[in-house]
Amino acid sequence: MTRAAARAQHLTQRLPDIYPDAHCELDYRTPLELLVATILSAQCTDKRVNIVTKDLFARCETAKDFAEISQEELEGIVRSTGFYRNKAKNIRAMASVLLEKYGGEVPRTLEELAALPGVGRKTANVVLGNAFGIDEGVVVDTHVTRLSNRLGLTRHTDAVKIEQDLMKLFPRTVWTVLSHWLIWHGRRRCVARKPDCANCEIYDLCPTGPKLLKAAETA
DNA sequence: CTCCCGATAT
DNA sequence: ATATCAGGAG
Repeated sequence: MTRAAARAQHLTQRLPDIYPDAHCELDYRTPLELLVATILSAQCTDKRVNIVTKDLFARCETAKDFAEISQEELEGIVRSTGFYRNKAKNIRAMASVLLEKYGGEVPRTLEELAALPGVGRKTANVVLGNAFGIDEGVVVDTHVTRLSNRLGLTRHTDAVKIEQDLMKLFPRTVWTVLSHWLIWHGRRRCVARKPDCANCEIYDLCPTGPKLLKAAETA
């Protein structure tokens, strides 16, 4: 049993009590809406995405709607999320592929999802885990990357290698909720700039905690 | 590796 | 002013 494996076991036991309501914070009603919302979430807060998708999902409901809306109109709606030209282009292209290859439905495999325009492994795992309830991988975003390193669950910065390490350390049944635990903790306590180690619920499990706490006192 | 890019907290 | 926010493509 490695140190990382021991930490993973303790985290699996304690995090559900700390974050019993951990869940996807993007607003969606269908797999397609979650797919679109997740594309929009790149380098943007969920809060901002939810403001934009409220209007967007009122304007577009089906894959056909997303494929047929003009580039200009879509850019206008999603502008405040940043990267708006790429995001608008990707959403329209992605919707066209859904119509051409999948009858307007969202596919249910990692390979098919990740092959869609603007959809990588991270977005594919979000849709599989949350919209379809399939624990096929672990979502590795900016928060999971930061927390996994601070908690000593991996030494890698590459998302695929981090995901492999997490899949070895945690049972498949918690893969989806694991990302929610880490993301919730990353947003509320273990934030990037100024982590709140003094009030951290899992400080005793964190190999980086003492270092970060000392740095905070010095500053 | 760079580029895409607005909103927000520090 | 600058780092950061549920990344992905070239």
